[in-house]
Amino acid sequence: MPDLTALETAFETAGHRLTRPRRALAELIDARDGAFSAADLVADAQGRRLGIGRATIFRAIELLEEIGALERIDLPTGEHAYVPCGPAHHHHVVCRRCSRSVEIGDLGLGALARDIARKTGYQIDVHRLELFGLCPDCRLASVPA
Amino acid sequence: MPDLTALETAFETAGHRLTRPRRALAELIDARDGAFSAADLVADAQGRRLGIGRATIFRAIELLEEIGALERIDLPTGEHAYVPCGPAHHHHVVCRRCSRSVEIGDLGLGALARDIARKTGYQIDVHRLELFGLCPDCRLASVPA
DNA sequence: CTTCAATCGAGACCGTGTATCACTTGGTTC
DNA sequence: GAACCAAGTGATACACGGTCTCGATTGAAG
Ligand SMILES: [Zn+2]
Ligand SMILES: [Zn+2]
Ligand SMILES: [Zn+2]
Ligand SMILES: [Zn+2]
Repeated sequence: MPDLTALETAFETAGHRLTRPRRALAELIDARDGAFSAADLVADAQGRRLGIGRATIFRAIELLEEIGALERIDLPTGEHAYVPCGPAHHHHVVCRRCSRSVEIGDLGLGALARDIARKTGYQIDVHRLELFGLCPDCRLASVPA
Repeated sequence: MPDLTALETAFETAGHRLTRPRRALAELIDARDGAFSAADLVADAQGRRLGIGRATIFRAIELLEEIGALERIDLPTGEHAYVPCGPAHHHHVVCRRCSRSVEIGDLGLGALARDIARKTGYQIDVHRLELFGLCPDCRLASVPA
């Protein structure tokens, strides 16, 4: 079974079955190239007349999130989006127009968190940093003059 | 009408009516002292037999958020919580057990965001940093031995 | 005290996400 | 490759956060 995509191998190496719906969803996600909502995937699947049930899509998202191949992003609007990524600690910069995103490393945030812990007395277990704006392409496109 | 709380004055100075439901909700929020969910407020209101409708509670939350007197926090579970705060740019550290939160300043994040913008080519408009852990009280309480 | 736009409460509604359950299937065993 | 069976699937009902509508109220201005 060659030519497994990153998401497909993620399923396998985590000890889960590589089923037809999961393969199809991995392909849909790859085709998106950026952050997407669950509704996006549902629409994609229905548009291509794959017979994939809604519940299956949510289950796949949940599973990929547990595996660490997908991460939930909380958009400024309050909606949830998901973005494919590796398991190492990192953060995301997301384009508010086309949803393409890039990962950035911790960039000293771990140290900052420790500093905050010292100052506030809180024991800090998790932190999340998300940045939103315009990717280079959309930035150019939005300044037509 | 002296003795207006911070939330009450926030309604007024933003040019909105200071109605009985809004006063009651401001009081409920103050009594909570920490982050809370919309469902929390609904339960509080019903518990005290105030005749406040659910829609009114959501509308008040939305309005306070627009005003800048309340901020939405995205808990690691994906649930939404709200925390009272001032309008200046800041971030929150939230206790995962009791929900008490403290504000922290930007702490060099603005500079970090500019740095990220330079490296990624993204134009960064908004960023959000949220930290979760245990407040001093809950930290002590969780280590009984 | 009037007046009326802002606000309210009730309830229908919508979208996201979960639970249930009978049916199917991937992967392993022989 | 046929048998096996736990993992997975799809249809559907459900739970829940949040919004919309609309007729009834009310804050606060004059
Ligand atoms: Zn873009
Ligand atoms: Zn980090
Ligand atoms: Zn605490
Ligand atoms: Zn900041």
